[in-house]
Amino acid sequence: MHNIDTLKRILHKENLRYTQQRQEVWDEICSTNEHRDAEDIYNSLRKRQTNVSRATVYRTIDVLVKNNLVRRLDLGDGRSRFENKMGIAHHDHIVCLDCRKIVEFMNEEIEEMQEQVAKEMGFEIVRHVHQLFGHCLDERCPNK
Amino acid sequence: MHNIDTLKRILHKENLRYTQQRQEVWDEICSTNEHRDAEDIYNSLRKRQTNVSRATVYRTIDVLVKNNLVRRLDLGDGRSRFENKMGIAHHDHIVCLDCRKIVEFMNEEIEEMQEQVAKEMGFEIVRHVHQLFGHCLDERCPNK
DNA sequence: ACTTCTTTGAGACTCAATCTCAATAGAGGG
DNA sequence: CCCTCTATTGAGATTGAGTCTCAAAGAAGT
Repeated sequence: MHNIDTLKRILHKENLRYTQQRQEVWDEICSTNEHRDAEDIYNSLRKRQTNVSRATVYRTIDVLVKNNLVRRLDLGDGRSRFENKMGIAHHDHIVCLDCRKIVEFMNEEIEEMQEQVAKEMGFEIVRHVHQLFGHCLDERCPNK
Repeated sequence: MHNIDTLKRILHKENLRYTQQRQEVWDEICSTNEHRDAEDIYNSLRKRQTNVSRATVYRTIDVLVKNNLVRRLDLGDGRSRFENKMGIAHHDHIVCLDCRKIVEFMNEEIEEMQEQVAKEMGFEIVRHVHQLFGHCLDERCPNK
């Protein structure tokens, strides 16, 4: 399975050992496209009888984030969310303040303009955070 | 002084009492345009012999943020920064990863485009976070 | 199988922020 | 000006996400 090789490749590059626990964490993160926090991932692993400690979950996620296999999302509520980034195009997020739904968006013009702005201000951008918070118009959302 | 009336007005609106401590916190926040965290503000107060407890600093800031006198800035490093927002035009931030300098920017086109994007996705935006992280070209910055 | 060095797990620890609750102090009424 | 009624304050306890510690377990090369 290509997920195994991907993981082995980056672990080798980082001079880290390939272990069952690291594979389990990576598999779990690859299993959905939700935006889950470390505790969610830890619980999902336990639910399927896979015992990986919380410390190992955090440590493995750090390696994955550092190597661009996983993206860390900070929505300002005190815990990081994570999403699989393998072969996923860049995007930013819109969050519904009522139902906490997270939707992805991407706009090439905004991306270009922010590059332009940074250049004008004398900066070379490495990464950016662009998040929109508001109310979705979904019928099933509370406050409707 | 108009800062006193501003504070009194919002405290009255919120059915809260006007106290010396709340005034001190608000004065301290108004005294600079830096982006300081709660601990910085707490320490600045102590340095000028004004004893306001940490708890009161946090509680007061919450009221000020809720009433748009102060803006909360979450740069993803685990502590909130605050800036006086009274009569300050909207802007977003660029952060230098080397010297931690924080620079403000504002681009009307980006603002409009994000409104447009949200509309297309079926959202009404309430607030947004737009932060650029990178390297500044300032000579005095480390890594140059 | 042996050795070396990394990784793991359980729980201790950190740090920003929040909560608790007894003591203090606004604010209106008399 | 004092009294009463509440809200506020401060010191320290608590929370919660995330990190650290260190002895035991486990990769990986020989």
